[in-house]
Amino acid sequence: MAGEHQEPASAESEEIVDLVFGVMGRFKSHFMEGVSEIGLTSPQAHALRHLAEPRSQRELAGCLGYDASNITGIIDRLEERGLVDRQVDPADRRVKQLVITPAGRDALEHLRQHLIANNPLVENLTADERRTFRDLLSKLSGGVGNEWLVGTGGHRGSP
Amino acid sequence: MAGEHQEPASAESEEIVDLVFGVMGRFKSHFMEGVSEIGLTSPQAHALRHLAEPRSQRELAGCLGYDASNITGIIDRLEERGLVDRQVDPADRRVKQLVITPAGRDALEHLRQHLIANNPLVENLTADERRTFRDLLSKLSGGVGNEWLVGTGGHRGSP
DNA sequence: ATACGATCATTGATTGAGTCAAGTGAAGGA
DNA sequence: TCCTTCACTTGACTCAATCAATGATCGTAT
Repeated sequence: MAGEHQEPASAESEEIVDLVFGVMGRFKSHFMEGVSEIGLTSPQAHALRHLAEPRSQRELAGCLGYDASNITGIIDRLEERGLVDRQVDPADRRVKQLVITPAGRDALEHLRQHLIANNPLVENLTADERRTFRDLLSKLSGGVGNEWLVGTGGHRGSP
Repeated sequence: MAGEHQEPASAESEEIVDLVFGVMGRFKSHFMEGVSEIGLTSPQAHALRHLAEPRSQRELAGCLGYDASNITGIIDRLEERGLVDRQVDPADRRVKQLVITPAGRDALEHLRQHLIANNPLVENLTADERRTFRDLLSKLSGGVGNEWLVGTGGHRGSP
């Protein structure tokens, strides 16, 4: 123990974990605000967010890390609200292509604007800090064009 | 358009939002791994995490941003598994103090170890980057001893 | 061609979560 | 004492999430 600037890596790791929980909580609050404004639930909004370009239900399930059967219900509700269309793929009539409607795009854009507008994760940082933060996040995202998995977990902990 | 190093703040903000989704997804995956190992669901684990020290159900509801009635069920299930005890507060017999059991503390510790052990948010960074990341997170958490809200949202978008 | 196996979506059953409204029991002040 | 307030529970409801099973379709091998 020579100096005092060197901490055990695990202690710093633990601190980061705690902080991440806090920051995630804040961001989630902010996200839920925007989601409420467009009258959706969180999973519906996540689904919509992945439908900026058309995907099959199976692909969407992959992106979100959900069971495929779960997608049916979520898309049912998005379709009822007229935000998404199911279109039978002419090339393979088993698959339904999910296409966002103009109303859906409006909702998505509203959410996007809300997210970047009053974002507490950005407002509290200086320009320099923002750049640093972005670079760190980029590194953590494992590169650039990452496809974000969002829900890896469900109810059943131990069946 | 004089220089090229200056971007509109909104563009950078948007980029950060996208990156945050990605990083949050990764962390959530990591979290859910640990949660599965102790046989709980995500809300149960979040609840347990707040019970390192005793709290009343109402307080817990406040920490988690849940409706108070929601706590009843979650604690029911934690109590069934013997991870938490409900103890009537002698000072005010309306309130139930939630005390973690030894088994509950074991589970919590297991989760904690998992979180700091294989954490992808820490492993991919150099020591310097970790420090920077921690400082940024700390600033974003709005100070130090933050009580993290975790779930600000529920199902009902527009009632 | 045709029959078989694989794949996509849906359905049904079940559990958990989350909200609100209403109810019960205890505290506490007028 | 009475009335209000507060903590928790309950009930009714919707959504999410999993799994298992089904139906329709596709490809391929025979």
